[in-house]
Amino acid sequence: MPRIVDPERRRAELAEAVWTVIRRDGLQRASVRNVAREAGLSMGSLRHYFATQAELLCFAMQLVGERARARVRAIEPADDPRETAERLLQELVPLDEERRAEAEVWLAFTGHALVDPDQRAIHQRIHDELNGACATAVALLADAGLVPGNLDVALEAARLHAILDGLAVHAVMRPERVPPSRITAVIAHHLDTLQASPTSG
Amino acid sequence: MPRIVDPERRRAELAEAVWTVIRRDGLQRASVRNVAREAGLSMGSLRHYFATQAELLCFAMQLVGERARARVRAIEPADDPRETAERLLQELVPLDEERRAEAEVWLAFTGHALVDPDQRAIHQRIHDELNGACATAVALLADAGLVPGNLDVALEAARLHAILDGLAVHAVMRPERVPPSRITAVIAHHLDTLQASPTSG
DNA sequence: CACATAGTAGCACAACTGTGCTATAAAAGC
DNA sequence: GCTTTTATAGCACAGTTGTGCTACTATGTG
Repeated sequence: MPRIVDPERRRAELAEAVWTVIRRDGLQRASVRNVAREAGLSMGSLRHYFATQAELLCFAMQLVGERARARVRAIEPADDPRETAERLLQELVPLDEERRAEAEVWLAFTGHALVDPDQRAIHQRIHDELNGACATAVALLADAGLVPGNLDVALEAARLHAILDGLAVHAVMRPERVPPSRITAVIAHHLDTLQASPTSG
Repeated sequence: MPRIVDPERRRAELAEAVWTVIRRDGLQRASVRNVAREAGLSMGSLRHYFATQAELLCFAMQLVGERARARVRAIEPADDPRETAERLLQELVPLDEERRAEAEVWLAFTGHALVDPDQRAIHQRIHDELNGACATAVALLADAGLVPGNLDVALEAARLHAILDGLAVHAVMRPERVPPSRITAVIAHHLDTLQASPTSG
């Protein structure tokens, strides 16, 4: 009995079932059978939407990027560039359950993307987008003159990006030691030091 | 025909076979069979050293920590505390093939440690050691008066730790964009800003 | 109504997995 | 020299996996 639903919406539902399985049992257990069961579907049904497991997993992986991208796009700039930059960065770290889910799934895929060319390509594209967002945040401060003029934007973007991804991993792996308040504190402190930094290079 | 070798050395060899398989084919493919084949051993033989697959993988995981720990212990303090701190931090990022191998394996395990209690425990212990090393590096500068006195050591350690782990992930996933020179540059720059940072707490 | 299509289900098969079990050869201990 | 231990090998079995394939059902189209 076909359910009349937008096929893309259905694919997203399946991808979310992948997320659920990954978060509960790990990427290793994200088999076609387990995902289908999680989604309340048969194997054959699932394969009507995704011809192969690789396709399913890649889609689930890309969904992480799309969700974050949508959040970033929805940001409304504040009067203060510093405030805008902070909001932007906070969308990219696991501060609530939604972002936490993304971070966990992303981390699981990252470990595997090392040896899977398709997943690696997706990973690199999103990595570059993330780096671009960091560069944007730095540029926001720079353009507002809140930061020394001789500052190396690319280098600062690399440092900021490392902080974001490092914080995400730490928040996921050690939630008691790195709670959301700690994440925001580190980011805020880092922006403080950026604004206060003297000439250095 | 038993080979007369130190059993612990043999276990380390098997663990390195695990590393090789993980780096080439991924953690998912680190089956007892594949690891045994990689080590040139039979399944039964391998299981003489590791009763279960879980034991094998946990040992391989802990070996990452031991290798890094040994390198850190072997550091000879320089005259300049800043130099010492920099050397310490550089032992914990993938600057050469050895550290790169550790980083890749560690990343693969990290993704899975989320859902495996035993692996998670190992991960958290090493995470805390790493954080301690970062705190040590910050304290080195602080004790030498190279850094403002009111600096929050724990917060700075968290930030530095995030940078190290973030850089490691980036170096592994995007080696062209984050080569060793970039890693050292970011670390050096970060220490520069630490030393130059004004009061901000 | 007839017919094509999209959605769902299930089977079959070959491949791979972890582990329990037994067997055998070499070394160590005495 | 005899025995115990260590190291190696291999088989068997039940379970899981990805995917090719067929079949059924409801919806849409003419």
